[in-house]
Amino acid sequence: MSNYRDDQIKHFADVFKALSNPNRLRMFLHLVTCCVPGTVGSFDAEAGVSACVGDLGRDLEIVPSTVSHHIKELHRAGLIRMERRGQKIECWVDPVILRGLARFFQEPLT
Amino acid sequence: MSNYRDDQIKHFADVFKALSNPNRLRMFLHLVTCCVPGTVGSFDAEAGVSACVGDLGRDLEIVPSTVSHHIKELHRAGLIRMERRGQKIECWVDPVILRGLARFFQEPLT
DNA sequence: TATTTAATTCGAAACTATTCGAATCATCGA
DNA sequence: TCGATGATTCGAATAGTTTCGAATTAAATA
Repeated sequence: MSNYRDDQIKHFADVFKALSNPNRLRMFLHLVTCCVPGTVGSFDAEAGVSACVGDLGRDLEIVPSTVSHHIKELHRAGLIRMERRGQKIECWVDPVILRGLARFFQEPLT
Repeated sequence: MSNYRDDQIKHFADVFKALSNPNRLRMFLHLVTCCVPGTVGSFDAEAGVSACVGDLGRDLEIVPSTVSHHIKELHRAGLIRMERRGQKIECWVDPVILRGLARFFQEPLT
């Protein structure tokens, strides 16, 4: 943890910025909950486990344009993946991202 | 991870906000590096392992008023502890905080 | 007590984030 | 092709962040 390079610092600062807004963190956690192990195709919209932009807005009571903005931020920070499926755009969290973040805080203690 | 309460969400969002500025993240990592296991009294200023406000500014090339501001933010978010020792104010990271953050990202994978 | 060193507070300038509604674009199904 | 549904973009209002230098407060020491 001691010798993080400048661009690594910036990257993680950017990730934490994406998680620093309560609505975005709520969205991220919602995606983690409903989509892990969330690789492409693992979610099942028919069974009710969906994670499209509209569902996020309904579940968390955020208007579509705001959801869209926050989704873009989470995606830009590399925290979520997106894929259009017809009219809807499905979102999910790559578990690799979660492991990387856990390790960030674990390393100095090991 | 699924059922975080609203105040928990807000708390973690606040923690991530504190880590979302590159300079603050740099300061935090610097403290983690030099002060773990960093409980009160475990740091040794005489041996060169110091973490006072001034040292942080010198090491990371940030002016005192800015360091002070960022330290306050990290402290407010509960990420660091502070204690005056004469003229200097020593800062350190409580390992419990690091474990809590690691667990935040680990839970959904276990 | 006067000086030095350490840290904070304050005010200001520039910049960035949050949120919304209206307008627009994309896709599906009748 | 037209209407409905899902999502994005845009513009704007409001609020918050980052950083600095100057002034101030706190503590040690000569």
